[in-house]
Amino acid sequence: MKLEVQIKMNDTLYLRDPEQSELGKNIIKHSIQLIQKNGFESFTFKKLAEAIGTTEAGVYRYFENKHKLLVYIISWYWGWLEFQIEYQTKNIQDPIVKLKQVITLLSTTIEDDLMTSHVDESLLHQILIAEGSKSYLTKHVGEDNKLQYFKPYKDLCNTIGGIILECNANYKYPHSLASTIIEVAHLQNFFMHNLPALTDFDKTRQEDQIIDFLNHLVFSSIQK
Amino acid sequence: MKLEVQIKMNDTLYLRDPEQSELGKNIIKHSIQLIQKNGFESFTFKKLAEAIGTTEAGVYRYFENKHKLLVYIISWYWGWLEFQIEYQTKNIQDPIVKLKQVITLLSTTIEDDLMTSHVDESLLHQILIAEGSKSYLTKHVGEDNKLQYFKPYKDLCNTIGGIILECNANYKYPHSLASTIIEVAHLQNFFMHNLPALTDFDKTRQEDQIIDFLNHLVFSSIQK
DNA sequence: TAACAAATAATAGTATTACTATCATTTGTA
DNA sequence: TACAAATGATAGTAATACTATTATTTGTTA
Repeated sequence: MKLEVQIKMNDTLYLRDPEQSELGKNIIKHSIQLIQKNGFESFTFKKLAEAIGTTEAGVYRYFENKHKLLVYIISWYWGWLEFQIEYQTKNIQDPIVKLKQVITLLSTTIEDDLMTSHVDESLLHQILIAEGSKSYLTKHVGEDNKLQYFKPYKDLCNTIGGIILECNANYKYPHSLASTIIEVAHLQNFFMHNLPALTDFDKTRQEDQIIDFLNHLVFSSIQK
Repeated sequence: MKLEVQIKMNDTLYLRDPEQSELGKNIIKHSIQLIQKNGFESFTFKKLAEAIGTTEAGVYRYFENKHKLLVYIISWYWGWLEFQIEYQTKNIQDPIVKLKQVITLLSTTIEDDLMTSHVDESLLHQILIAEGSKSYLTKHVGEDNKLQYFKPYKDLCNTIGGIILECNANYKYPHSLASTIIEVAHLQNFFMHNLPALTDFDKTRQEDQIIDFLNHLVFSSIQK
């Protein structure tokens, strides 16, 4: 028996549910590969169709446009991360240990977990680092927000904000700190690899330093 | 007599120096207006040319493509901010007061300062918040970096990193903290206005809360 | 197993974008 | 006045981001 994790998705993101067919799963799988490899700007439905062996029109039957597809896979990732956090912290009592575990999960590229056959989580993590902010840095963020496209991200922020409050119930900015942790984990990773002068990290010790930087930042500010 | 501040620009960013002609200055001025108004994605050289009253080809004589134009105006902003920081902190002895002043400058939309007639700094600040990260979140960030496109940003990080070290010479991550302050100031501003559930701010008190959040974050971590 | 709908494939077509090229005209300066 | 540099006007191309139509395959159900 094979365990499969299903992440519940907002059904206004797609025209036809990609989880429900082979073609749909291929669209997700190859989108992740192509966006990670060539970046979101050069990603087109035509190239995607060629990679899968279908036609452009075939892809358009699943997603209205490439932006919604990006939001879809990013939402998927937030949902998956929420599940990971729940799973990996459920037996931890101490909220400080819990929050440290969350920081580690956010900063580390996790191996493809095989519970979601058509999604490679490590590629998705790379996409989040390089393209994540493009999902909301648009002029239509307001409408997208009304359609609940960012609910998984907000839920994650709430979860992390809750753990922050467990550590210190008087901390004033739990949501801002949560979104800061998430974004800074990704940004410092991008800078370390691409614009290292904006960091103090060397590539040899990799993500450990980002975790140390974030732990120091977060715990000095909530324990003060 | 009119005082004019000149920001020194990397001359591989343009084909013809936009500071040296009326058309060039118009390109900068209207780019800033159009990008701020409609976002970078929907910004085209054709629309820009129409706004100015010139032709597409006319714009292409100044900039190879819209990405380089974006990098140009963003570099200009970093250079201008560096100047502002220098100017507004030069008589401050206490590095803590200095760093607080920097955080305020980064978090606040400053009035158009009239010393740079063709650039509206408050619009530019808005562009930085919504489009700033798009200047480096590309697949060609490596080549762009080799061409020194991000030098003004790095210089700014070094300046701020230096002030951080003045506050605490033993702090391990001055550059990462500097880039974090810059990015978080912009991100939290964007979230406050567009995805408020990711913050703890209400729009009435505006930027004060971002400043308070950042001050708390930064000073607890460097004074610990 | 025929019959039917749903999904997919194949093909074509459109408006817009991101350019490049050419040539005529204006403008600033030696 | 004359000459080069900058600008304006126009045209053209390949790629992108779609939409539409029709044919074919596949899966289900009477």
